[in-house]
This record gives sequence, C-alpha cells and structure tokens, in this order.
Amino acid sequence: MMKPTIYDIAKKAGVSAATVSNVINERGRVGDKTRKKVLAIMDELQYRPNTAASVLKGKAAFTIGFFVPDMLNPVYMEYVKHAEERAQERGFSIMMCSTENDPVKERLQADVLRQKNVDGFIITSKFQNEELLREIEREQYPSVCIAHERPDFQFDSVSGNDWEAGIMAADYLFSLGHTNIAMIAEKDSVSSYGRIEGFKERFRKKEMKQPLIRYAEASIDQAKAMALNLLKQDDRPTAVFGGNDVLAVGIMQAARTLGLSIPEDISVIGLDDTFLCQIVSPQLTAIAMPVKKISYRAVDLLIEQIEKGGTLKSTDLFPPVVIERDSARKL
Amino acid sequence: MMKPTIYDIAKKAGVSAATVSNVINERGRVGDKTRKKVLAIMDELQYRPNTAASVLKGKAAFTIGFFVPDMLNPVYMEYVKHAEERAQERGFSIMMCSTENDPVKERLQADVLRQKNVDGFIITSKFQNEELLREIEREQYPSVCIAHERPDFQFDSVSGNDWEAGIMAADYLFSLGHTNIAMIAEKDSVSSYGRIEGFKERFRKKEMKQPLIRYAEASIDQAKAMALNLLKQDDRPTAVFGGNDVLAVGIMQAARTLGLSIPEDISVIGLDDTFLCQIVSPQLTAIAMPVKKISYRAVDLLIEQIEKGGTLKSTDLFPPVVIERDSARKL
DNA sequence: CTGAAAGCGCTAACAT
DNA sequence: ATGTTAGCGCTTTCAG
Repeated sequence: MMKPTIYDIAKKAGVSAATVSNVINERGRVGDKTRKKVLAIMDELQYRPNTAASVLKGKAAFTIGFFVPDMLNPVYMEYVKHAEERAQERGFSIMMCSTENDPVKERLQADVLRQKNVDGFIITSKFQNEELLREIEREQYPSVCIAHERPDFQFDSVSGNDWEAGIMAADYLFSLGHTNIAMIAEKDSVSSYGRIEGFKERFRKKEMKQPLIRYAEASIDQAKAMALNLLKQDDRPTAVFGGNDVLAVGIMQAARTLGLSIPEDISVIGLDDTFLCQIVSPQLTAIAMPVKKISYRAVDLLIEQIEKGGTLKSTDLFPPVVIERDSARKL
Repeated sequence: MMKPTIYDIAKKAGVSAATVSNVINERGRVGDKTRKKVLAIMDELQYRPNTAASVLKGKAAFTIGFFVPDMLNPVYMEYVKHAEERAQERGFSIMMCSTENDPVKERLQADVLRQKNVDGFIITSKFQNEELLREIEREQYPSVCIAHERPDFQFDSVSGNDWEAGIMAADYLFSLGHTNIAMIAEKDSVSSYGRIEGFKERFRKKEMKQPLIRYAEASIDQAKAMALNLLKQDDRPTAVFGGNDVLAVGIMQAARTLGLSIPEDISVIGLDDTFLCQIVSPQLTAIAMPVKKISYRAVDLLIEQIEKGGTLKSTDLFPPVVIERDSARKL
C-alpha cells in the first residue's frame, strides 16, 4: 500500500485534487462541509503532503542550511542547538553541515544544499571561500551570518558585540586591580579581531603599556602551549584573558601544570560563556555572549528574508555581559 | 537569469534532455564526444540537478534524519558530529532534529522528515513513542538505533557494549583496591540499564555486598545533588562510578564542595569518554565508548539499508576500553 | 547511440 | 464553491 497522494484523498472525498490542495493551503474558497470531509479523510489515511512536489512547484522547502566551521569549539554546537530549537518552533528543519574551514568543502556543501533546495543559509563563521560568498550575495540567496560581521558584503549579520566584549574584559580586570595582563587570542578569526581591538583600546585610553597578545588556534592544546610560554616569563602577568572559552581552558591547564593556582597566583577569564565555564574548576569567570538570543534572531531574520525575498542588510549587535565566577580575584 | 535546467543544457548541446540525464547518471550508452560536450556545457552553465525533481521521480534524497534526545549530554553532539562527517564522505546530508525526549515532538518531527523525503533515520536514544517506532518498523523505513538496542524491535542497532562497560568499571576499581564503591546512574535509559547490570554482576560474582546505586537525570546539577548526599554518609565510598561523563562531572563537583580532593580522598571514574574528561581537573579516568566508530558504522549501515531496501537486523556491539587519567588512584 | 513522451505529486490560473 | 488543465525538473521505458 503506497503512501496516499492528494489524488487518493480527492477520490475518496469525491472532490478534485485542487480542492484538497486548497484546504491544505487554506487558499481559495472551500465549502465548510467539504473542508471538514477532506480533513477527516486526510486524517484517516494519514496523508502527508510530499514536500518534493511542492518544492518543485516553487514553494519553500522549510529547511535551513547551517554551516559550522569546526566542532572543536563548543560554542558552535551551542549555536546549532539553539538554532534548531528556534527553527523547529517556526516550522523549519536544519541541515547541519560542517566545513572545517576548508574552502573546497564550503563550495561543495553549499552547492549540495542548494540542489536540495534549502531555503537559506546560516553561516557561523568566516567562509574562506570569498568567491562563494560573492556568488551567494549576487544571487540574493537568503543568508545570515552569525557572530561574524562582513561589512564588505551585503549580508545580514547578528553577533555579540566583540569589540565591547574586549573592552569589558579589560575594564573588569582593571577593576580588580590588574595591570600586568596578557591575552591569548584566536588566530584568523573576524570576531577575534574585534575582541582584540576592544581590549587594546582600553589600555590605550588609560595610557598603559599595551598588553601582551599571543595567538593560537581554538584548541585547548595550542592555547596551553602558548600560555605555558607566557607564564614562564620573568615578569609573569597577574591575569590572562582568553579570547574564547576554549582558549581560557587551555590557559587554566597551563597554569595548573606550572603549579600556579587559580585565582590565587593568577586570574583567568574567558569569553563566550559556553557550558565549559561551569565544568572547569574553579568555574570560569567570563564575558558572556548571548548565544541563544543570537541564534534565535538569526533564524528569525533568515525566515523573514525567505518569506519576503531578498536580503534585509541589518546588522544586529547584542551586548555582552560579565558573568563572575571563581577564576579571577581582586589583587 | 534562472537556474539552468536539464533542458537548457540539452538545447545548448543540441541533444535531448534524456541524453543529458543519461550522462549525469552514467546510464545507458552515450557517445564519447556527446558526453564530453554535455559535460562541458554543464560546467559552463554551472548546472546543478534539482534534487526535488529526482526525488519526486523516486530517487534518493541523500539525506538522513538524525534524532537526538537532548543536548545536555555532550555525547550526543559527538555522535552528530561524527555522523555528519561520515555522511558527508558518503555524499549524504544530515537533518538534525532534537526531540527533548518528548513523544509528541518525536511524532511531529518524524512526520516532517518523512514528508521531506529523508531516506532514513538514525535514532540516538530511546524514542518514548513506541507507536511511532512500531510504525517505522512496519513500513520498513530505513532506520538504525545508536547506543540503544531494542531487542523488541526489528531495528538495526549499533552501540558500545554497555554491559561490558559496567563490568570494566567494576573490575578497574577492584584492581585499584576499592571495595566500598557507589554508582550514580542515569534514570530511564536503556544504555544505563546495561551499564548498571554489568556493574552489579561483578559484585555478585565476587560475592561482595552490592554497590550503592543512585539515580539522576543526565545533568551535572542533579548528579551533584545525589553525590552530595552519598558522600555525606558515615561509611563514605572510596570510589564513585558515574554512569556517564556528565554524571561523573557532577560527582567531582560534589566532592569539591565537600572539600574532598580527587583522587586522594575519593576516586571517580566516568563512562563515554567525551571531551569533558579532558577539560575537568583532574582529568577524568573513564571507560571509553568508541563514539566515532559507532557513528560511522551507523551511517554506513543506514546507507546500506537505503541502497538495498529494508532492514538488515544486525546488532553491532563495540567493546569499550578504559582510558586512565588522573581521577582514580590505587588504594 | 539518441530522442519522444509520459508521469512522479502538487499548485495555480482559469473555467465553470 | 469546485473542477480542468498545464507544468515545475527530472527519469525512464520504448522507439528509432
């Protein structure tokens, strides 16, 4: 017994397929008893419209392509999680797609998803493939960038305010009396750049000597290695700012292997406020990015684009907030 | 300028659509120069076949529906991650879908995904909705269960050997000289049940008094609360086994708030070996489930079902292995 | 080796 | 208020 089609319903209800379609889509005028009858039969036969057919007719697929660069940093999983949650509420599904920051994969998967008629893209990090980005822009393919502004492109973007987060990190540490402060920042990342600039800005304003900044990939081990190096110096900083939580965890581990205790010997703070912060010990004080809000807004924006057609070119910036826990102390 | 269709290619190449279809699908006999010409034009016009159309014709959608129960336990994210990785290698995409262990959501989303013509399901935990499961079984909808055997259903399943993992946990702790051991186990979970039974089995075999077992949801806070209670007893255990890593982290936090140091005052071990183990301090000794292998195998099995049609009814069980780190010590 | 034609399930004018 | 019809882009016999 095959899955019932709209014709099976129509036949059984003694009406035409068009009428069934009309009741499904609540379009056109349909008599009240006709509607009820059709509805009853759909229910009885457990009818489910075939999305492929309506997509072929030009309707939406109610599916969003979601790109993540790498799963090493849990913040991306948190973005996916919340986006899926919101998408479900809005009647959309998420096709998840990890690109490993590889321009070839980006191109491949973007093509695959477009073949599959996903209605739009959410991009959680810088695509390496600028050509692809230009193409998406040109075709006005509905897309929004998360945590990753691209002033050079006509994309909607929604992020936490990285620059402000950098500032808050500096100010918070200053307020604790620290002056000899270092930062370990993520390499090659747009958001990282904002965070660094905000951070440095504050030192400049106070006419203090610029903080030491080291760069690492967003991996615990790399951060640990950089931090080890940093903390072995003669004039060891009293506080280290991790440009994201993963980096901060690496810093904590470095401190521990050097026998430095946190926060007594050294303060460390993170940025993002992923669940990592609550798992490490001591729990990590961090500048929190409103990840959930960002995801929700990105999904809503994208759906608006899909419904209205075309890009809105809005740039939403959410303010960060500091979450005090136990990894930083007053000097 | 619209996206080119197969007809555009056909016209420009001076052949029929059927021929173009043949070269795309490498079917039928096509002359060598015809093929080359068609290929060249496809490339030039950046032609991408529209999946909706071929799905409508009855071909595969190259898409897998992946159900996760909740994102609180990172092990599910690790399953998704690896499944997506493997799916991509095999030319499939993943539609991720979280069900929050809610039977209504399960039903809703399963219906949605079937409408969207996903080729099969991967289910990472017990569906609450048995009726749905029976339906999937009856329709022979390609499906495989991960980490979640259902002997009562005709589903393929691939898991780590939970029973053996429980045994290994007990044996490992015995080998360290512990005898007063407790376990905090996850409530209402099929895998948890196996883990518990294996664990108890070993005590029975040794004719020791049965271990204390407490139940909690897979959340750090709940585990912590249970552990707090457990560790305040007069006859405090010298080792606690967390039925999964999240639970183990909760136990560690409880120990810490009681001023007990790990592993000096108390040993704790986890199960799954998610990245949590490497983040906490001390790093967590754990029984490792081969999550990556499981995901890969599940994807491969599912694709085999999709290609061959119908279920295979195989039950793959991967052996766990203990990963020693720093959270347990010899008594 | 290649083409003509029918049809997958649904939608949207346009008729009635 | 409902039905007729054409067609979305592709695949697949079946002829030639």
